[in-house]
Amino acid sequence: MSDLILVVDDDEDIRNLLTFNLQREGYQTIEADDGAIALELVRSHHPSLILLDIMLPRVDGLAVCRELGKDRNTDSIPIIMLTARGDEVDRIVGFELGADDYVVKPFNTRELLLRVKAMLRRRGQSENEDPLLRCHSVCLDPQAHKVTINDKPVELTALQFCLLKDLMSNPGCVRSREELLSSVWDYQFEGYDRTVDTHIKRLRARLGDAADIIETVRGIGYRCKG
Amino acid sequence: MSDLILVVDDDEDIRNLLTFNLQREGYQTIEADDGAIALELVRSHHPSLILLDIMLPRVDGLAVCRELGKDRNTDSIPIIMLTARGDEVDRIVGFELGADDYVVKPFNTRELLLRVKAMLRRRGQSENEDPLLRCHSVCLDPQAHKVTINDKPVELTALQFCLLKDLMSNPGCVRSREELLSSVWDYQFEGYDRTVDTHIKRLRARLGDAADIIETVRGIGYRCKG
DNA sequence: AGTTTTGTGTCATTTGTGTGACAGCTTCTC
DNA sequence: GAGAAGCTGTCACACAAATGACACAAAACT
Repeated sequence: MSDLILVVDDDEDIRNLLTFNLQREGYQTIEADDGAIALELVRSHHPSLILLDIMLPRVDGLAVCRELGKDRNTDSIPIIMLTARGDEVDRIVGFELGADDYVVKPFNTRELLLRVKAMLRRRGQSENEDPLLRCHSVCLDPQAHKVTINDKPVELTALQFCLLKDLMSNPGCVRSREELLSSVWDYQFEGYDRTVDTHIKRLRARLGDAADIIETVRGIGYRCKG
Repeated sequence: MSDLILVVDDDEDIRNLLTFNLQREGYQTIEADDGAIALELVRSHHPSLILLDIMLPRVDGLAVCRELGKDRNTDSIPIIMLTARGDEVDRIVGFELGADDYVVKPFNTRELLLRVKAMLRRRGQSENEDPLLRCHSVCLDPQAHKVTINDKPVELTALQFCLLKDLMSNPGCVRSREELLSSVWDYQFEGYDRTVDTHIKRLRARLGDAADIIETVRGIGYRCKG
């Protein structure tokens, strides 16, 4: 479902910083601390994107870049280079190498995350397509963060919205409480099953007459009508 | 929609570097590797800005500058000169030439981009044909940098204007604080979420009765009525 | 019946937002 | 220059809303 990102840097602190932030944004991550391992991991895991430091032991970042560019299986994987000095950049980017973007250290985390997001969206590999979701009289607009029933707006809290969006994104599919907890709530929320029930109740209350688009599947979970 | 920038340099690597960065910032680019071609392209494409190296084959940068300055169709196009040595600058800045700014090689990419941005903003030629943005009683004119409510002018600071423009450019869409920070503030600004709140407050205060076109989406961000 | 599962109401706690205050800056004015 | 005025980013506080946990009622299944 979510994108896998390979983080390559020999500095463990930087890897931790990056993976922490990426995971918080819902990405999966793998790590390498030198270029040779990076190449192996790319071939075995096919990440959706690579964050690549230039200065690496054994095989350096530029070489990794060049190597990946030669292989048809890997040449379309977007690479964001991490570089220590601004003037290194001038020699690197856009040239014979396959780097698609770069960020100069010390980088701003928010900027980096935005670039990652933008890159994945551009490649159309992200789940970032936001069509309107419809189910009977209910219509959910992810961009505007709005829900309407028969074109009449309904007020939902952020959590209710996410919950409904999850259900409507999987019409006809049963979603177990565990699945909902892990997808709607934070990645490591020590949740209590019944919390889901409570929110389903609140969501149904807000949906009023349209509450029946959410079906209870006894013993399993909940389902949005398909 | 976006500005077209002509990049003139005989060094292909530098052209690549510049076009890469400009495109990343959303500009369109065309390239020339000598002065004669540059002049042709200016006349055929009417770019919004020119990045011009001084040392060029055939017709050099200074001559291009002078040439463009003579023609009423081209004399208002801003030119940023790229120059290798500091002492060349003295001749440029004398300004019998039409150069509006200059950057010394090896230049810092971010600095150059900022100058480009600033120049286009100053000339008000940015975002060719910006339509008026309207939302209920509020009308925002990006070119004139003016906002009116029921045709009565409202004083906004630059930041408030940018913020409102961002919101009104995405009517009905929720903009998260992160998105606003990265789009309204500088990319590198290590912002603090609540700063956005403060500016929203100030913006609403200026908007008076029309403040309700900016909706708070709790837990998500802000949205301009669609 | 009994057992399991789900729905609902309540409540303490957490979280998010609006707001005023303030210091550091820049810009303007004299 | 000096001083005033305005803009900006940060913070602390108060208030309102949302959340998560729990108890108990209701429903579904055996």
